[in-house]
Amino acid sequence: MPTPPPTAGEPTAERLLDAAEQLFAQRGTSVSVREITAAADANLASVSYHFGSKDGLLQALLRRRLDPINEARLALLDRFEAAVPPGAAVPLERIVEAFVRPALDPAANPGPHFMQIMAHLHASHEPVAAEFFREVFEPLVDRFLTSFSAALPDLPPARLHLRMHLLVGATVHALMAQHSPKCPLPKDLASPLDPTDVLDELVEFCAAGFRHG
Amino acid sequence: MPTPPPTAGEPTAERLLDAAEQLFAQRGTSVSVREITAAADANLASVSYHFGSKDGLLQALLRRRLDPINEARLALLDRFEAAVPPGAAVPLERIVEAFVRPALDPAANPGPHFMQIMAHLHASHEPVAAEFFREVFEPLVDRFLTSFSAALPDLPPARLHLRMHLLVGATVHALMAQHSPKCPLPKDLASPLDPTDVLDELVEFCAAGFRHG
DNA sequence: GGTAGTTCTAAACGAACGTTTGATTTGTGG
DNA sequence: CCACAAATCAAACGTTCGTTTAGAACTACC
Repeated sequence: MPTPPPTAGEPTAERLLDAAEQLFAQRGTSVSVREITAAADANLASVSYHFGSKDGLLQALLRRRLDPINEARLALLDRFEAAVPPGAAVPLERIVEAFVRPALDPAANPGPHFMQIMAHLHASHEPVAAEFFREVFEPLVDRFLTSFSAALPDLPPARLHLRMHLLVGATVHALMAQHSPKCPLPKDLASPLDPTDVLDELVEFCAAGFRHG
Repeated sequence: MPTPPPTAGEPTAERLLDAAEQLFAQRGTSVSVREITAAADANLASVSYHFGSKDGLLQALLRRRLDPINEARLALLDRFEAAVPPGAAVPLERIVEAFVRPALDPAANPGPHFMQIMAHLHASHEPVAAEFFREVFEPLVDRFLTSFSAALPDLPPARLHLRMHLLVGATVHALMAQHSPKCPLPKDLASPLDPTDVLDELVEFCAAGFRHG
């Protein structure tokens, strides 16, 4: 027996999640259920059976990766806030880091696939995305906005809010650009940055952007 | 006669481009040809007739808006470089502005629709997007990379390249967030920024990010 | 006023999609 | 060994999709 399925031993639901994550990242959420089940060595009907629908599979896939990341973001921000004297502001670099590191850190990283799906969904108009994003990210952004606001008390809320959007955009784009052949790169760029340098660049870039003016 | 089509008088090809731009922006490029032709008050076959295919319509739609924007970007960068003494570096704010203003400036702006399509395509995996983006943006990024490189001569190319990606990500996201109900906004944010303030914020944010370290 | 070329129209085509169905297999506790 | 539930399976369903087709309508020009 050569290799029965690509990922044998795991239960079917897990194999479907793994296969869908890889295929959605490579070719978008328009990949057919037939292709997913073929890659997972499962029956066509198994998606409906285990997740109710293709959307159900997508949501389960997202929550599997996103919940731990967002928990880590909040925990890291708590740690940084506990490390400064009461009433003092957390350095902007630390707030940005708390937001960025759990998504980029190779140590606890779900791999390059997941964030490509996030970027794809974020710019997409799938009906499932809007409600899902609100539900998952609303408490997170509220928490980070108050921290940023404490660190930049004189910045009008509308401007702070826009800068938070810029942080999200830069983060999503950085993650995607690292693993996507999309953008026109200089072809002779022989030494791409390792993930640690990318994280440093992103933190410093956005912290400087937040602090300007 | 109440209002024969939504946009009468224009030739069919233009009506198709207009309708497709609006629908693609609102609901993504998966909007059906049937819906586009219905909105343009045209026959189903008119897309194939005038543009060869749905992809042809999309590419024509993109070039109609993108070519003028990219020409304006290069012209603006030329102007800023001509305004400094020979050998001197252009301020980072001006390089960023040359990249950002033609896409955001309400004066010459194609409206909110187009940039949402760009964001959507950028994160999508449609086969048409990759080659199209390379073709359209390669000379542009080469030009801007040399300007940035002249302004930051000590920055390693890999880091400069990443920061350029962060600029693109922040720009795309800022444009999208302004006109999309996607992200979880604070609900009580009664006074959104006008486009001029958004452009200022984006320029200052990214210039500071480029300059850091 | 006919005629050639462009544009429009209604209808149909074949393919691909997500989901459902009903039977069959598998696994487990009595 | 049997019964019962969970899981898998092949097959089909109905819908929607982009594109094609053949002919009608319109335009401009000689």
